[in-house]
Amino acid sequence: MTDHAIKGRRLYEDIVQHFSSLIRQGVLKPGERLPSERVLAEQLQVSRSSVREAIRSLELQGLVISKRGSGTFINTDNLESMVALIASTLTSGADTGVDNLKHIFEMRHMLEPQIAALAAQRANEQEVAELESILEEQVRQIAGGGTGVDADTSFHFAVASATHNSALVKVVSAVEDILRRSRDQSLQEPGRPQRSLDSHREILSKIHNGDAEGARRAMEYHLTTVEPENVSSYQQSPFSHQDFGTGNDSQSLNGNLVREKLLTAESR
Amino acid sequence: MTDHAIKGRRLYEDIVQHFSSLIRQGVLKPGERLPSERVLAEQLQVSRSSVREAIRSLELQGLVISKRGSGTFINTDNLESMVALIASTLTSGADTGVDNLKHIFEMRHMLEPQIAALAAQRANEQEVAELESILEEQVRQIAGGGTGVDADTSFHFAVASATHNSALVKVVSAVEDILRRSRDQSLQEPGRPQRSLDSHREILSKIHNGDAEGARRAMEYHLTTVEPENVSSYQQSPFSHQDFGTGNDSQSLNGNLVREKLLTAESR
DNA sequence: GCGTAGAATTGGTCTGACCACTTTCCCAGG
DNA sequence: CCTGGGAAAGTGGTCAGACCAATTCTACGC
Repeated sequence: MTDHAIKGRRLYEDIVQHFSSLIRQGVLKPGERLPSERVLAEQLQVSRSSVREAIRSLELQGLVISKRGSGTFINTDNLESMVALIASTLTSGADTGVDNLKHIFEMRHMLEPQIAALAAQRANEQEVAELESILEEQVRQIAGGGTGVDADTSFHFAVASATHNSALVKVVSAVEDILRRSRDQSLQEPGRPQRSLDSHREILSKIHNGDAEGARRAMEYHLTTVEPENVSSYQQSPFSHQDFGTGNDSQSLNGNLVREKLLTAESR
Repeated sequence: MTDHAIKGRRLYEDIVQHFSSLIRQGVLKPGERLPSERVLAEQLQVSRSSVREAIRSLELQGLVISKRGSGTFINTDNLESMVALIASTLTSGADTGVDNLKHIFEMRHMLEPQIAALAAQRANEQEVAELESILEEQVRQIAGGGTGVDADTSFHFAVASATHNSALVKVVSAVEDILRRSRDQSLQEPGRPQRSLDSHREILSKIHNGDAEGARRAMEYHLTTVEPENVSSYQQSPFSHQDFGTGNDSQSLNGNLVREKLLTAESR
C-alpha cells in the first residue's frame, strides 16, 4: 500500500496510540478501570475534550467502554461493537448499492464452507449442543409462523465460533449482520424456512461427526440454495446494525427536538 | 422524571446515524463539503462538542474526512482509514497475542487462494499490467538487498483488487496490513525473498492465462511455503500500522512521560 | 492583469460549568 | 452490633464561549 504521508497529527491521536499500545501490551488489563477523564486530562497535560475524543476513538475500536456515572473500562471483549464497526466499514465506500451486497455474498461463499469444515474438526461437545439448541429454536420460530431469521443468523455465528478463531468470528458476524435483512426477505418465500432448517441439520450432522469435507459441502449447498438467484431484487438496506449499545428511542431534554430534526423515517 | 425509556443512547450517536443514513442514501455525495461544525451545531440544536464527536466517529468509519482550515468532506473513498479500522478491530479483543496471529494466518489461507482464482477470471489487462509492474518493483527491492515486503504486500492487495469485489479488498488489505511485520521477519530468512518472488510470478502467470484453478493452487503453494512453520516464534504485537497517522511517539510531546505518570496513577 | 497581504472561515484545543447517572459512605433506626 | 436508606462525591455526557492554527477568500496595490 502507499506510504502514509505525514499529515497534520491531531492531539487525540497521540493519546489513542498511547492507550492502544498499553492495552495491547497487556499493561492495562481487561476489566480494569481507567482514571477519570478529568484526571487523565491533568496527567496528560491536555484538555478534557482531547481526552474524550481519544476515548471515543478507543471505544469505537472496541478497546474500551465508557459508562456514564461509573467510568471507562478496558475492553471486556464486547463483540457487538466491533462487529458493528466492521459491518459498517464493509458496507461503506464507493459501492453502496446492489454491488455491495453481491460482494458480501461472494465473500460469504468463500468463507463459510471452509469455516464449516474447520468447525467439524474443532467443535467440542458444548458447541455442538449449542448448535442443536439453536436449531430447536429455529423449529419453534418456524412453527410459530416466523421465518427463523434470528435463529438462522445465530446458527452461522455459532458455526464460526466453533472454529475457535476469533478473527473469523468477527468477519462472519459482520457479514451475517449485513445480510440479515436480505435473508429475511429470502426466507419470506414459502418453503424456504423449512429448507434452510433442513440444510442446517445436515451441516450440524456433519460437524457432529467430525466430517470436515461433508460439512464443507453441506454448507456450500446450503448457501447455494438459500441464496437468492437474483441479488439485485433485494433491498439495499446496507446499514443494519445498532450502533454500539442497542440504544433506542426517547431522549429527554432536547432529545426529541434533535430527533425530529435528525431522523426522517427510522422505525423502531 | 416523567418520560422514560431513556436508553444509554448518546447524543452524538443520533447525529452519526443521521449522517450515515444521508451519506449511504446518496443524499450527500462524495467530495461534497459539510456545513461547518458551528453551523451544524446550531442547525441541530446541539453543542459543537457533540457535533465534533459525531464527526470523529464518522471519520473513523471512513465516511468523512476533516481538514483543518478547510472543512469536512464526504468520503472520497479513502480505503486506508477503513482498512486500518478493520485491522485494528481484528487484532483487538480477548486474544491479543500469538493466537491472534494464527487466526489471521488461517483466515488468509481461507481467502487468498480463492481470491486468486477469482482474479484469474476477472482481471483485465490493466490489472495484469499493474501486477507485472509490482513484480518488477519487487525485483528491484530484492536486488537492492531489501526483503521486498512492500512489494509483497502490494501484490496481494492488487490480486484482491482484481476480483472487483470491494469487500474482499478491504478484508484482505486489513489482513495483509496486520501480517506485514511478521512477513518482514519471515522474509529475513535467506532465500525466502527470491522464493516469494518466484511464486508470485507463478500466480501472475496463471491469472494472466485466466487459469482459475491454477491460480488457486499457486496461491495456496505460495502461502504454504512463505508462511512460517512456527507462528509462535513471531513477534507478538501484531499491530503494525499507523492508526490514522504515523505513529512514532518519539516526537510527540509527552509520550514517555505520560506513561510514567499513568502507571503511577494506577496504584490506588 | 496579477500577486500578495490581510480578513474571514474552518477545524483543533482549552476552560469551566452543569446535568444525569453510579458508587460510596455515613448515620439513624432496627 | 447490623442494616437500610439517603445524601455526598465521583463519573461520563453535554453545553457554552474563547483562542489557536491552518486554509481560503478578498481586496488592495502594483
